[in-house]
Formats: sequence, structure tokens, C-alpha cells
Amino acid sequence: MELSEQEQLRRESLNGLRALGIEPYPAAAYQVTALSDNIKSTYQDDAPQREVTIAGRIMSRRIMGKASFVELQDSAGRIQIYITRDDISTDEEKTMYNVVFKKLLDIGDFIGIKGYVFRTQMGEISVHAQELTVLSKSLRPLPIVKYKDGVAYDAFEDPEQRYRQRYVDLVVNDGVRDIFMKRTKVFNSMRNFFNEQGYVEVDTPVLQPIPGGASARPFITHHNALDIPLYLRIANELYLKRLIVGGFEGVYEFSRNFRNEGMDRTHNPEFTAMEIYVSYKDYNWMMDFTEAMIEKVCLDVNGTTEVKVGDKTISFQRPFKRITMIDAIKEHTGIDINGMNEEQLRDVCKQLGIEANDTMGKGKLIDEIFGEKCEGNYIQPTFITDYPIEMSPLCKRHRNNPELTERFELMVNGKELANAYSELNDPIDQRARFEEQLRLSEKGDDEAMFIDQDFLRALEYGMPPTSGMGIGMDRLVMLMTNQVAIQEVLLFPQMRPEKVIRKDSAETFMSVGIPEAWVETVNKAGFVTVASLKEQNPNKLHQDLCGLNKKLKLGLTNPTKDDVTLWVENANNR
RNA sequence: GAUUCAGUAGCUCAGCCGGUAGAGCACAUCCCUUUUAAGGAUGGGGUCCUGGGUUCGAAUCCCAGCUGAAUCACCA
Repeated sequence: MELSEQEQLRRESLNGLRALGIEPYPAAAYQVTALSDNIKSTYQDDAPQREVTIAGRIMSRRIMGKASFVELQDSAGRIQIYITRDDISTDEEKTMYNVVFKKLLDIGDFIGIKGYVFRTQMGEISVHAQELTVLSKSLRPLPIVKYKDGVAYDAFEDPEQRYRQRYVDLVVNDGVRDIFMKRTKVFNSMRNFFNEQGYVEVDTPVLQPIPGGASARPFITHHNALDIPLYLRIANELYLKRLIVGGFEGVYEFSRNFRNEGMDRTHNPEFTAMEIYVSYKDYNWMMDFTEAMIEKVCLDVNGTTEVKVGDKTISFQRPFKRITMIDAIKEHTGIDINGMNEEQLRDVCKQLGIEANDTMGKGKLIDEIFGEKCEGNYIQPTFITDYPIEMSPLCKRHRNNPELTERFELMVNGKELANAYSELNDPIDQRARFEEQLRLSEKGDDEAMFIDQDFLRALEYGMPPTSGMGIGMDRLVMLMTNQVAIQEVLLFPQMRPEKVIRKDSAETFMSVGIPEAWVETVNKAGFVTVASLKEQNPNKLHQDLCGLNKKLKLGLTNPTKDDVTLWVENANNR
């Protein structure tokens, strides 16, 4: 492993600490009595002096001779520490200050400080250190981000590095933690809302023998003991309904779902949905319930019902607009699709310039028209209701129109946020709908649903009238935190794995005759494994190595061409 | 999957009409007991993403690849 100069220095400092009898990774608990924000918010100039013990990471140091200032970052924020040589050092040599603090500690190290709170001449509330404890040594330099008046200087902003090394992102970038704190608040607020009504949080299987409840390509895995394929769930809907059959009157689950599809700034292969099912309710009740829930979540998280999303302001104040899908299409295209057959719908698509192929059924065609012409227009929260029956195989037929279903989707900022039904509980109708899906699947629609026989059996025992609703939690958090990328609201978004560079040890290189002194140079020339030396032209290799020796002023004795030829031969024979 | 852009020091970036690789922060050494994005001075640090090609000579031009981002396509 090649270490940068700064990394090497930090390892030397680590040894320096141990040489002084200071354990850089102590085992003992450190009793913290205060957090940075609390110290600052409760400070009063005329109050009696307050003793505190705090701990955190050193984020900056300003050494002014015998006195220094440190910015210490803990979970709540940052606070300045004032350190003087004579206060923290007890011995004659002032080792704690001159050696430990000034030489052996670095930005990024965790330290504990015992001291008292005061205000500096510049007016900043600070802690005057009386005791310094090393809590953990950091061996890698953090990116240095500085802030003044909310402006970041030298921000650490390469998305690849931020997502791959979220821990660094969280340490150095202001505001990243806030997003995830808000994410937790969204979940807690929603959970409280449900619990207050007596609904029950449950866990259902992530590994499912039949991936049901949604239309999506699943991830497939294999169970060795049973020797069967298992699928990571694409939804948990069918399991929650089984629980309604079993007698629960209200169940919900925050469900991590997995879909084997494209990734972009609004899709991650694993994402979180919340689904809730309540018996003896219909989708009208669920609309009232959903808007009440979202209004509360928004208030709990942001303290207001309005959120800024990009340059738009979205109001989550009840009630939300409601419009049927047919009216929405009429509104945005001027075409009334009510009662049209598949042929007529295909013509409408052509007329509107929407691509339609033969695998698309009636439902899919209507969905296409809506997605293309209407969806993006609904910025303020809007319930789109009464979807065509072909698109909603788990949804109850509309009480007034057998072509439609009792379904709504909630559109916000031009995208679907939530989806809900009066759940289909007629087992015979449900079986017919599944069979229709199977026909679509045979027609080439690879997203059509599988038939879950056990689910049908459950329905045959009888499921009470029920309404269910699912909501995309990541998208909700994006709205609540004004983020446009799902990666910004997932702690560890999916990334292509980093390449692991396999490297042979020095001994392996020496075993083909390369002198120890030359191993590093051979590595530097781009050969980190002995195998990579195979089939190399010894002349070129010889030249490269001698060139590096000269260029890097290594002062090594150049190998002869015969030496290099032998190395390559040995590598070939391994 | 397509197109475009990007990859240079630990971090943020300049250099890109080919000719010895630069700045700020960080780091090191020295000075300094109330500083605050940055105290002062001096100094060290690079596989210019990888591999080919053109050339006397490539960070720079060309081709291919890798990784990421944006837009579009596909998909809840």
C-alpha cells in the first residue's frame, strides 16, 4: 500500500503518541457532559462559570505560540476550544502542549476536552481547556472545507467521492447530516401518526418465492438448503393483505424493496416504500387519511406546510386537489377517452405523437397518455383517481363504472408520490385479473404480475373491505429536503463497485530475481503483479526501469538487460 | 442503452494554440498566550484516470477503455 506523505506522517505521530505512553485508541469510556450547540445556546455572560467535558473531532487548528484555538466538531455542531500551554501541561517540558497537541495531533483526530465555558475577546463562546485526552487518531487527512457566512470554501463536492465515502461527506459537508436527520423525522412522524390510530407495524418477508404486489423486474437469488429460487421483494402488498385476512384491522410496514431496473437520479435498485392497509375503509377515506398524514409529516419536519422544491413552492396544506384520470386527460389533451377501445386508444396515441407498440394493452396505453401529457403538470399535490381496470390488477372495480377501478395516485411536483386502492377482495375477480396479467406476460410484457396461488387462497377465506396505500419514502424525503437526486437522501446509494487492485508482495517479486530495492520501482512502472510481467519485452522494460531510476533520482544501480530478461523469463515460468 | 461533459498534489481548481507541472487550503520547519474561511516566513509533495497512436518531444492532439455527472431513452 502506497502511503502519501501526510499519511506516513500521521502514522509516525501515532507511534510518537505510543512512545510517550499515550494510547491513541484508548478503551475506556469517556464521560461527555455537554454538546457543542447546547453550550453555545445556553451560555450567559453573567452566569457562574460552567465546567464541561466534551468530545469530538478536531476540524481546524490555529496555533499562536503558547496558545491555540481548535474547532471541535461533535454530533451537534462545532465549538471553539481555547488551549494554552500551561493549562494542559503539567510537566516541566510542557509535553502535552508542545509535543502531543502541536506535533502529534492532526485535523480529524478525536479528542476529549475538560474545561470551562467563556467568551473570547472576539466574542465567540468557547471552552477553555484544562485537560486534553486523545480519544482516537485519524490516519487519513480529511478534505479541508472552510465556511464563512454559510459559504463553503474548497467544498468536498465530487458526487462520486461523496457517495462512496459518505462518512467523509458527513464529517466535512455542512447540511448533509441535516438531510438524514430530516429523513428520520419523516419516518418517525409517519410512524407516530399510524400508531396513534392504533395501526400495527409489522415485518413481512424480504425473500419471497413469488415476487408480487407490483410490476417490476425482481432480483433473483437462490436458497441452497431448499434448492429453490427466491426473489427479493418488489413490494410487500400481498403479505400485508394476508394479515388483513388474518384479522388485523390496520397494518403497515416500511418496506425496503428491490427492483432490478435502471439507476438514475430518481431510481436506486433498493428503495423504501411504506404501505398501510386498513379494513372497512375505501379509497375516499384513504385520500382524507393520506392528505392528513402528509400535512402532519411536513409540519413535523419543516415546521410549516410549505416546502421549496427547486424554484417552486409546494403547499401540503389540506385539502389536496382531486381529479379523475379521464378528466385529467381531457384537461390536458382535449380528448375524451371515456369508453374507447384499444384500437381507438392506439389512434389517440398516434395523434398525440406517443409511441405505442403491440404489447401494450388498453391500460398501458392510457397510462402512457397520462404519463406523457398530464403527469408533469401536477406540481401541487393532486389526487388522480379512477384508473382503468387493466392497469390495476389488485384494485377493486369502481362502484359506478366497471371499466375503472377505485384507485388514486398522489402526484406532487409532476411525479407519483403515493398510490392507493380500495383493495380487490373478490377472490374470483382477483384470479381473473391475474390470468389477464399472465396473458399480457405471454404477449411480451415482462412486467406483468405472477400468479400467487397462496394469496388467492387467502382471499378465498375472505378479506374484509380494505383500503391500502403505498408511498415512496425516498421521494417524500426528497420533497421535504429540497433534493433532486435520490442519492442525496440515501446514506449509501448504489454505486458501481470500486476496482480492487490486486498487488503482489515484495517477496513474490523477489522470487523471480528482482532485487528488493527495485520492487517499488517495478511497481511504479505499472507492474503490481508478477503475472503482469509475463510477455513483456525485456528491452522496453529495461529502458523504462532505468528511465524511472534517473527521472525519480533513486540512485539505484541499474540492472543489466540480461537481468531483466531473466526476470521476465522467471515470471513466464511461474 | 445513446449523446455530451469531466478525471492534474490529501481537497478545490488553473495549465490544454505540444517544449522541465502551477495556485489556494492542507502538510513540514521556524516565530508568536484571545485567533476565526486565511497570523508571518520558508519548504516538501504529482502514475497529469488507464492503454495504444501521432511526434524528436504529449497533461495538452487522435483512438479505445475505466469511473462519474448531465440530458434523453427504458422502467414505477
